[in-house]
Amino acid sequence: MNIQERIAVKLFSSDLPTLQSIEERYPQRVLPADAMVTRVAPSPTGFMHLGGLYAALISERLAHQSGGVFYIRIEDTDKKREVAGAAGTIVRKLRNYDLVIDEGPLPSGDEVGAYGPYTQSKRADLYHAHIRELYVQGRAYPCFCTVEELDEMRKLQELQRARFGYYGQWAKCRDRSEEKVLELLQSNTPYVMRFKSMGDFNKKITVADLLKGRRELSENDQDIVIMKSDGLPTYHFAHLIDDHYMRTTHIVRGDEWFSSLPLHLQLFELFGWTPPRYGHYAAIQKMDGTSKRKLSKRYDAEANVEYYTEVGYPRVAVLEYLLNLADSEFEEWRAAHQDTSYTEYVLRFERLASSAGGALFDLVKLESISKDVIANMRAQDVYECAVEWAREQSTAFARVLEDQSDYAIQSLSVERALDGKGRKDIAKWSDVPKEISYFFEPFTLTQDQIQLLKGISQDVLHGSIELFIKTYEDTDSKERWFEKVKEIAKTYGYAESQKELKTHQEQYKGYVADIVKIFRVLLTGRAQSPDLHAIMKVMGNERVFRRLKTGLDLL
RNA sequence: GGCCCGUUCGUCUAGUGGUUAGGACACUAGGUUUUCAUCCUAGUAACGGGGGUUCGAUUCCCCCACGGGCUACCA
Repeated sequence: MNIQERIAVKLFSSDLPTLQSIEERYPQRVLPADAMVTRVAPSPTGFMHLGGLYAALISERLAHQSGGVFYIRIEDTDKKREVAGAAGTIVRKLRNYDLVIDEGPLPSGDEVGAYGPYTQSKRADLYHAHIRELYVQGRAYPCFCTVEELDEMRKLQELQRARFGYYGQWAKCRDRSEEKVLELLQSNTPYVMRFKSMGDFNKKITVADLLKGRRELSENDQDIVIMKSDGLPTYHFAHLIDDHYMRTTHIVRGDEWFSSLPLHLQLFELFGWTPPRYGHYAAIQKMDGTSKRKLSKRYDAEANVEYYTEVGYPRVAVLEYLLNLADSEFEEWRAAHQDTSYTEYVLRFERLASSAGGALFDLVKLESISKDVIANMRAQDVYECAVEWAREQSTAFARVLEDQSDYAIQSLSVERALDGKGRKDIAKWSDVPKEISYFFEPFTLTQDQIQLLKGISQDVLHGSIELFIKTYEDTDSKERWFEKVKEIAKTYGYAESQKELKTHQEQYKGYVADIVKIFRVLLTGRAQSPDLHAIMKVMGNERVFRRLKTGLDLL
């Protein structure tokens, strides 16, 4: 055994699969010619960033609109950051987000798909087999530099105004003698494996980014770490092996990866593989005082996808908002196709490209989209979503909804057509309690609420309520009912319309709206509400009269 | 420090070597409505700065400013 072989024995397990056997294990996918295979690759930190959902959404759309495959892969090579149980959590969140996921882990821990395992920590042999191949070709080497040594190197580079990093003359372990390497290995010195780059920083490569277009970047000359001292690969290396064998065709990822694209391309070339097409988008920004910054996991609640679930934005509203950021033409399409699912919209890279700039997150716009989404839902569906939300976030309210489900649905039907098209006053499920609370018992009027009626004389208050009780019939049509209210108004010196009041201001104390306000306050406790006639129909005679009579006593 | 990416109304953006620089959200006003929410109409509001190239530049080039990213045994 020569010295190189002796080193290899120390470095690699003897039963690694051959590259050829791996290729055979993961055959080319049988798909239409222009079908895309895309993925979302979260780390199991328990946190799902809005940007991650954005990338997932775009990737999912690209795959499925082209007849391709969309899968999840868990990137858990950083054991320091990993949170126990987080992989299941993130898979559950993604799978609950109405995205169709063809392959990958299930919340249970099982997985579907023939290209697995879909969790990187279970693929160590694959990575090691390829690192061994690089080593044999002289394109990888063990590095024994300690963290302290690397820190010092960095300081020196700073001092000398040199580019930071492990390259050229700075790459101390690159040309270590084999005797020394073997000696260090035999004394069990910790090491990492580095890629021996053949790049020249002064040479440029041209890349065709899916979103940015053609760009020039310097070749990579950094001897990047491909395997850490714990034996797990770094992202750079792992994603490459995985995306190749999982037969990924298109990768949409954050801008933070753009700088390492030359490295990734270099590695693909080395193995003789066709790289997937990459597209890089800028992170979603947020206003902080007067300056913009990246939406931050640490400081911004809305960076966490969980936030939207807790506050209760419909999932589809969040997705449509993100689609809007991705492709502004979607907005026009949505206006023209109000009753169609967003999945009918076809994303195009030319349009996606414009989103590469880094959009500022706009909660107001999300609310607007969300109101439209909810306004287009049937009362029954609004009810079901509200209950689903309340079960997690507000159990008392959930109980009310569930105990009186028919009544609750009725209350949500006010000014809502049977097939949808309703009021736009609910933007999120947490708005529902305050929108319909007055329908439910116990209902009591506070002094503040009674104060809403100040300015109307006692005579008018008592007289009109009594007259109302005497004449109201729940079978009355809206028109018939309103005729009656107008009569009451006239009886007490109020105009029957605003127009009439404006023309003969001096003859009236007010107009019919002031009279309706009396009933509105006594029935709902507020000065503004949806159509009062519709509300009364839902409440029913008994409740209406009881509230009016109770109110009468308080005035 | 080095290297990259970016910059059109408040926000998301469309767009072009000659446009009244368009739309959406937000905002303001008016109209409809029993209040509110809708709905309808109208309005305010933008090409970061400086140099070039050009008959002409928001559009092409250079510089600057500003914002963002990378520069880890994190992804």
